[in-house]
Amino acid sequence: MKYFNIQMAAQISGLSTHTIRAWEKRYGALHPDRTDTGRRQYSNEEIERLTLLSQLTNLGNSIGQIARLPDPELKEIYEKLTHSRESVMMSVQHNPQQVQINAEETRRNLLMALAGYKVDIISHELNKAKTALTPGGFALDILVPLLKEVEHRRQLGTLSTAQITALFAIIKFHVGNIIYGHYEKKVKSSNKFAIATPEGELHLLDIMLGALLCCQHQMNFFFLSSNLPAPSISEAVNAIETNVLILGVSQLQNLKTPLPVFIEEILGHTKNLCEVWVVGMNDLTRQLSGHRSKKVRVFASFEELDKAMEQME
Amino acid sequence: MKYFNIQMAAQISGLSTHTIRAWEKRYGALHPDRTDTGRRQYSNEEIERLTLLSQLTNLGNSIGQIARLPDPELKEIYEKLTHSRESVMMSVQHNPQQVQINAEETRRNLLMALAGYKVDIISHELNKAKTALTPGGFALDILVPLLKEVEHRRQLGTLSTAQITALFAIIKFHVGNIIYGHYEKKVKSSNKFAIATPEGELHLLDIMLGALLCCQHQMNFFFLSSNLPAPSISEAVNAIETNVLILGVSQLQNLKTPLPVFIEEILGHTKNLCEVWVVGMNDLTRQLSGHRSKKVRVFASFEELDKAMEQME
DNA sequence: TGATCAATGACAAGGTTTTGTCTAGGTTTT
DNA sequence: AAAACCTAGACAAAACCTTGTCATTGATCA
Repeated sequence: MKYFNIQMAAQISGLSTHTIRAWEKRYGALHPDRTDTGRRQYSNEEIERLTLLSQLTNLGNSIGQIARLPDPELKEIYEKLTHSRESVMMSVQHNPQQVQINAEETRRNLLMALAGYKVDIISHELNKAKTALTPGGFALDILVPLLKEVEHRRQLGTLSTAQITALFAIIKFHVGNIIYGHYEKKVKSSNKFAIATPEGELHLLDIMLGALLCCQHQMNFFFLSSNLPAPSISEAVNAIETNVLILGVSQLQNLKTPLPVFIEEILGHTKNLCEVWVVGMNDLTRQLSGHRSKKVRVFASFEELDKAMEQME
Repeated sequence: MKYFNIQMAAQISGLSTHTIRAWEKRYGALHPDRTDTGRRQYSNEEIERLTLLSQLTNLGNSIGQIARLPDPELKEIYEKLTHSRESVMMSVQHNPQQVQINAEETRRNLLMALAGYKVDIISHELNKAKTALTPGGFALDILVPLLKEVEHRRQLGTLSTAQITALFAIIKFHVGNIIYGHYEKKVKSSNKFAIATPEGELHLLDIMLGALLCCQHQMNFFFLSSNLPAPSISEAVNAIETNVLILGVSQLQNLKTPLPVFIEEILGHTKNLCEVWVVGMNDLTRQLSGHRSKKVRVFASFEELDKAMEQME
């Protein structure tokens, strides 16, 4: 029986108050209670419904067609659009032509937009993908192939540093959006992850992918950020009592300390830490094959990391 | 059992004594004990309730609707609001509302929340400000003074590095939300800006403020991100045919190349570039006064940058 | 191809309610 | 006696309400 005013409804749902009133009047999307003097009062459920409608329209549904659907159906549609890893975005109801947007097309759009410096399209496309896909799907089906292709084109000289940093900035923003949003969801696993990169390794994106996978598998994780010296990491790991540390490394030669030494240093100063997982865009299994210990696992790809997490559930 | 008088209650909760009395009289928000002569006496619980009500109204709730709710429900609402950043942040869109906020009060709230490590409050407060204000207002009235105060407190030692990085991360997130949301909007001006920082200068926040001003004046801009070498910048500038380049610089000594050399290098390799604008949190006009060329403008503050853009419209 | 039309988000005008602040006049505390 | 508190009432700004309009967009149709 909690009641919010229209301003809060707008803040939470991300709509404007104008739009909320218009949706009510034009499409009967909601019928909030009124005070004696005619002011709208929204319950928790109604705010939830508004948010849902907002997200669905963002995904391309027209408000006129979904405004009058009952809550359960809205949720169902949202589930369909959201919970598919290999996603097919389809429009709803009486709209016969199903707009199919798949991961490959999204990636192609992104690369074309990047080539033409069309930042607006990049952002829009990423936003659509991240809402339509699960975090894991977003990471594995969009970002990983995209980043590989970008790296490839960088080496060919087809993409400039400026283009790539601009792209990375946008990606980081959208991924950050997902990661921050994850904190309040319920977590299944009892394992606790910490995610970081060693000092010298600046690639934030690699570990953001790792964080997305943690979101996917509803793991409890703490995102430590990049370029951290060993003492900082072990301190943090002790403080938040994590049992697994994910280290993002893409190039060994950048590191200040050789990776095996770095890892030993961390393991020597932590209590509960059971395992250290090393992962990155580049496959480091060969280069690190000589240094394996029981506590260290090196993953050849993010797909493998994904599988490993799946098994932990 | 300790009792507080109304002045203490006002001080702790951040309300005025007038307001507290009005809330009691009009909405029956509280029923404090009275002395024999009719003076209000507040218990710990009542002060807590008052503070809670104050925070909730600050977040946008109307006092009339929540004043009579019992304590547990108030707490529940508070939890919901501060713990569901997700819904607020998920929407990549900026909708200026008719809701008005007080810039100074917002900054005060932010600094208080930062001192108490209340990350969720910081995020919510920033979100409110960014929805209530235009991008330029958000930059100039909230962020610039806030960052100056933060820098001041950092030097005094009142704020730790951890607090500041946490704050910056949240600010970056919300500014990113505005910037990348703005890309989807239409632009007025025919001028095209590119925004970057030179290699060695990592301060992303400075140029984000510049980008906010571009949003404000509906300029066409490309956000190149930070830490870029001259060739990359000139390449991008040529590719997207910008006529103005905004360089964010806050400290000259960090740069790999002296700034005048860096700028000449860019100007020497670009075609359409008419002007290079240098701006940052620190006033560099004096330090760069010797190197001025016709094409280079150094701004003493973001306010000046704002004015310059206004004149271009 | 160009004209037309429905859908939709944004906004303006004009009126009502809500709410923070202030004033005035009296009482209590210091 | 000054400062702080009390009540009651007044006020103006903020927020909300409704109705109507406008610009854009995408689809349909001549």
